[in-house]
Amino acid sequence: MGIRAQQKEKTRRALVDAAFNQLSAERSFSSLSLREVAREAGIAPTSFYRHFKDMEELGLTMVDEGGLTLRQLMRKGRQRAEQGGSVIRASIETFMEFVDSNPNVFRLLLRERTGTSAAFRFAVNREIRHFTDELNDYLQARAGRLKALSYAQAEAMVVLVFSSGSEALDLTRTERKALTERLILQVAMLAMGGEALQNSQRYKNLTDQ
Amino acid sequence: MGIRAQQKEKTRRALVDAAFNQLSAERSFSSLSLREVAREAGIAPTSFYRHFKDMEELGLTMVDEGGLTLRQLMRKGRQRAEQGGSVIRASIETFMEFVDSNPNVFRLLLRERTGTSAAFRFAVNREIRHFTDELNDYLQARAGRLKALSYAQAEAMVVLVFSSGSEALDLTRTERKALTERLILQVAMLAMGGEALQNSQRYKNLTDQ
DNA sequence: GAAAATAGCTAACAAGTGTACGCCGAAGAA
DNA sequence: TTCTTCGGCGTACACTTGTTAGCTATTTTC
Repeated sequence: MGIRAQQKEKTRRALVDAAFNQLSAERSFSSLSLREVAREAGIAPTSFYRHFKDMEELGLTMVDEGGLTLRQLMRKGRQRAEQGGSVIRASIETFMEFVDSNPNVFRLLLRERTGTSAAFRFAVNREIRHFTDELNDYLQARAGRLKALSYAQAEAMVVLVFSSGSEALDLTRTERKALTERLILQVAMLAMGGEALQNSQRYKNLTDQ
Repeated sequence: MGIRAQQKEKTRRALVDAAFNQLSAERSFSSLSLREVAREAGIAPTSFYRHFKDMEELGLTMVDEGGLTLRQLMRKGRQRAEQGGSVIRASIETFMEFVDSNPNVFRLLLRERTGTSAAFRFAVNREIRHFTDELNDYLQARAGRLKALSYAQAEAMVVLVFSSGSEALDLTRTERKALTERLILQVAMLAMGGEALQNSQRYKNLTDQ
């Protein structure tokens, strides 16, 4: 890579990092200004345009990056679980560790999911659907769940996990432990309920899958 | 009430209504400006201060009002259900009707729950806790759920309902119907799972309640 | 009826915003 | 070497924002 492209990449990173740094409990992405981000990145406001068309483009980049980080972490967590221990517990604990160590990344995903930009909402939901789909596959393959039930169950589980992550942001470490245990209990309810529902009369004679 | 206080109340309402009107999929409360709201309400920017200390105070008023609207509606829905039909289905359908006919109110609650103001987050969570508590009571009284399980179950149900409400905002009427059915399925899973968990060995010998 | 209170107004200010334009100097291509 | 490309900068412009200060007309109080 040429020395020029190298420098450009470096500045681009500085912009992304600057934006992530400015996020906090009191500061959402939509409240960031182009000038602030440029200032923190150490460049002139007008130079911003050499890298992104506008703030929205920067934000979408951040969502993609955040989603990737989360997915990679979860994959690692699942591998760690496969050599002994409950997959569900391991996944949940991995997720909570992610929230704990990347609060601003999680905050971005959480807020922009219901934010004012359709492009943002779409991008975040795409990231979340990755999880739902993976969990859906798992439920069908490993837990023998019927198709008519598995997606609903997977989606509900992901919703609960995200919601707990959101609550965790405002809690102390010990409170989080209790929250995690409750979450595991809730997910267990869904697992047992899915099983029970599948065995109930209503679903006995479904033929698909 | 004096003619003066009467006029004041009228203007105050105009401000609240103006703010609600400006909310939309593309516009969040935090993106509203004091001047815009005043303009739409038909008063000078500086007159805003005769009614609210700042935008935050207006916003908190709106959250309280929105929460009240929702609660009243749900109470009606429950009454309607008590004379025949499933309470769960009736409550969920009532909630979805609320989202459908007051999208901006729901959007406010949804977004400020994870917003940048701690006061807002607290206010919205207080509204949501009303539901969780009521459902918790119901689960203990009517479904005979153990205390150790009922709150977790109630909370999970409320989370699922809110999450589906959020999804519904972007959907067409027919898509919402499918979404509602899936939500009912998910809530049923939690109900059956709670029951199953309570009967399982782990909870057999709990003595409280 | 006189005095006090007050909802609303206009004017004004300092601060911050996004973005257009044009220049510069170093890197890359010929 | 010469020419082109391009990342970064400074200046500038037109807007919008929240908030202060002070005035006015009307209602309320005494």
